[in-house]
Amino acid sequence: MRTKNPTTRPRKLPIARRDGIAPVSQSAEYALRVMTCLARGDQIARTAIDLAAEASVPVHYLSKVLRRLVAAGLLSSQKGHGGGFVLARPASKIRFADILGAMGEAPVGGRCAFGWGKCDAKNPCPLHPAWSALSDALQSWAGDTTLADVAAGATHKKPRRRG
Amino acid sequence: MRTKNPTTRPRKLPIARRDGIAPVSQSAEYALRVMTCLARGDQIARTAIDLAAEASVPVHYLSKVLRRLVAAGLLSSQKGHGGGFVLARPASKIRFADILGAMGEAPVGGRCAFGWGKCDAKNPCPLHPAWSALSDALQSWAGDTTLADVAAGATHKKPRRRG
DNA sequence: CCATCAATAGACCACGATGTCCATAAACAG
DNA sequence: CTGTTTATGGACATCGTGGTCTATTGATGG
Repeated sequence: MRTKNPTTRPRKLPIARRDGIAPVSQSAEYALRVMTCLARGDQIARTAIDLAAEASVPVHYLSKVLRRLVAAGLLSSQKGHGGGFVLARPASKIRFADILGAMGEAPVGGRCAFGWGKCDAKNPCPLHPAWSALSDALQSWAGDTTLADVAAGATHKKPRRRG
Repeated sequence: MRTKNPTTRPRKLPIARRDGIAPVSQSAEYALRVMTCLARGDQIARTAIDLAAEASVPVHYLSKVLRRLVAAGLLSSQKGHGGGFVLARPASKIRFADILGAMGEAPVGGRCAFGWGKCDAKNPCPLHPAWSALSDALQSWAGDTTLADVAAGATHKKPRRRG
């Protein structure tokens, strides 16, 4: 039964704050970490506890993240003894954009950085050229990078060129 | 005359949420907008109300943003009749990175995206190659783009509907 | 069947970011 | 000097994100 402590008091929550220009949310970063872990290992199921340790993510919070990744069809899960999480498809078929999308980070679409309703090359807001340079870079990064890239890299990676 | 209403008002706060991959915080985006407005105009002082309208930013919140920009030495301010805000130095000398820095967005420093304490080319985390590609792009964007760029941009091509 | 393991679900909380509002200080016009 | 105009400063409110915790469901092994 839930003890429901009415005097919930002494919690120290060292919430991870954004300490710089962060292209993605904390949750999305956690998702990238854990997907990377899974891509680097064999295809055996890894438990949430195991993954949390490797990716340095709070266990209970990670389980929420994992749930979303399962719901998005990027992971499959198995309960019970010997269960855990596995990639739902080959690492080369999972783009960073898919992972970010699963975490609710839309693909940076056409939103105008200047606050105009719409803004395009024909009728650009003052920030348009500078901003689209940035968002193009972000978008192609997320769209072109796959888990296979990070799985291969890390220890001794090849200078992999995307384009 | 309004006197400090003690009862909790049912205020509608349509807080702007991140609706996608957002490289900078909302405040920082506001700062970029307003600095762009100032760079595009003449060097005459603009009031906060004026700027808020042009940049589509809540007035009272904008004044906080402006304060931070003044404190950072990017703007100078003048009180009283005819007062307002002006760029503290030429637009070509104000980089986006300066503006983001003033809003507390550190230059995306060496923080490891995988949660490792330290992580560099010598001892890279699994995400390092992919992540540094992204943060390099961000950093050079912020470091290379100046207000002169956006001022020159869509300026004299005033979006005027021809008749 | 029962114990155990592990995912699923969601209530709850803390805190920072965003946003509103009011009071005060400075500069100027009359 | 008085009043208006403007920036400055800070007290609040609200919401989403990050994080903790407990209970439940499903699978496996004995």
